[in-house]
Amino acid sequence: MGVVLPLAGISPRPAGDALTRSSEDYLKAIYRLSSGGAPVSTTGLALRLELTPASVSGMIKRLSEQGLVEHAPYRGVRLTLVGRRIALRMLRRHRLIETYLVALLGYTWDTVHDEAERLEHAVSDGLVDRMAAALGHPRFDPHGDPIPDVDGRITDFIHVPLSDVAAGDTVTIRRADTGDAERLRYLASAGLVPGALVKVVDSQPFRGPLKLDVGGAERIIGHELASLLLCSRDGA
Amino acid sequence: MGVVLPLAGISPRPAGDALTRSSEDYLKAIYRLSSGGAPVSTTGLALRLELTPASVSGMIKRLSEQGLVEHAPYRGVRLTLVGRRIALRMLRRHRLIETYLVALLGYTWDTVHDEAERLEHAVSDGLVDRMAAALGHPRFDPHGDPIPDVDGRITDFIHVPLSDVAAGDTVTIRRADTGDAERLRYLASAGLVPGALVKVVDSQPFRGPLKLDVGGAERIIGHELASLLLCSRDGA
DNA sequence: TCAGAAAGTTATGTTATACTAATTTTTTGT
DNA sequence: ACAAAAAATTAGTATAACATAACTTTCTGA
Repeated sequence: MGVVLPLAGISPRPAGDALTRSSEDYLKAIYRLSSGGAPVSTTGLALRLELTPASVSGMIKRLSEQGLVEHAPYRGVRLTLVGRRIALRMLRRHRLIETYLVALLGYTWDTVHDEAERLEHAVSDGLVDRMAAALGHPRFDPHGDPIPDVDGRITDFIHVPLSDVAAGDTVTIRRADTGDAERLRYLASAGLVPGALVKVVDSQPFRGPLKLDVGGAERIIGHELASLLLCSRDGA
Repeated sequence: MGVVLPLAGISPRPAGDALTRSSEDYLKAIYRLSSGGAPVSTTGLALRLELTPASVSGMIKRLSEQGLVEHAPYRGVRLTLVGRRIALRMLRRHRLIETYLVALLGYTWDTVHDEAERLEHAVSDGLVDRMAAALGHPRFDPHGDPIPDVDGRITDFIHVPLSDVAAGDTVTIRRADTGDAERLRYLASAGLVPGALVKVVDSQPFRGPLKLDVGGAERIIGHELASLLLCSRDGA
């Protein structure tokens, strides 16, 4: 047998200070669930990650010991500065990958989420930078979500869920806040994509349906979908 | 708190019949070490994967139970048909990713290996196909290694290590059989890349150095590097 | 041929991450 | 205010994939 040169190692336990895939997913999920720095509940995280609350409790303890989250038992978690930095890096990766796949590899906005979800743990910072450069450093992804820059700065606007817009008002859709392929496909088929101008013709109470005018066409959508569509009032 | 939609799950134990990263790495390594279908030794695998032989023994048992390898204790492993199919899929992914990174994202041949090593476990078959299409279905990667097609067909030529070429002979370099960045960088700096025409001026015995003529320039390289350069005799 | 070396395997332990079941703490509705 | 419900945690179990140490099998060379 000839000389066998070792390849780059496989490591189930990441070496040194590197994070596991799970940790990265937790941090990203905590960031996404924590609007305005409010603590995130164990159950909320468990639902988002499709894990049991018990598993989440266990992981939170580990993340806390690593200094990535602050945990007050029975009161939820919030990210530390280090944890937030990592979460924003993951968010940048995810959104840049989605943008890259749509812009340069022919993906549609409803199919990129799962692919990005796996790739975001595998790409290096260098590759992310090259993708960003190839795209001209975009600031928004195909769903309208803002892409954090290399330093974790994120330009976030205050958007209103379409479900909160009063009947008679006209708004521009800015973001579709889900990665679910079926919902995204349905929204796109109804013309409800970022940039679309929408007039709320009628809005029923108690999480009832909305009647919309989308570029002249009338559409009826449920409250759940409407709550995912984040809009701005300041014209197109 | 609003409605929390679940995201795509994180799974340390891959669901259903999916393989773990480690399994994929083992299968790929077994394929690469098993020239001509010869069984691969535990120690050879352990060296290649930078693991202890004991760990490799354990994993071989698991792969064997999954029907991916055949294992005769103390006599090495070989891939089953299913195992080989997976190994070839990993090889296709790895080499296409390398080609993509070099062709479309500005990477150099010495820097792509590690990136591809991580990405190959994260990309879907669909993404690999899109990358292949974007590249015009290339048949060789930047190191000259053949890229298996979707059905696992691989066009492999019989190449001679430069270290086995007799003094006085002229050959064309076809492949550089390593992923090691420093070696690849050195080889490139000496003009020893796939396609280069090289005359072996002198070759010392006992794994001694070789004196080469590379496009008019004289180069001396050691036996180890020469053994990594696979060549063909049939002109450019 | 047979003893020592080399190769391979088994036994056992560790870590990360998940699970279920049981328990504790907090919230809520009357 | 307090019991029931909800939320969170702890305890105990499992699995994948690694490690070290000890043991077994195979190879090799005088």
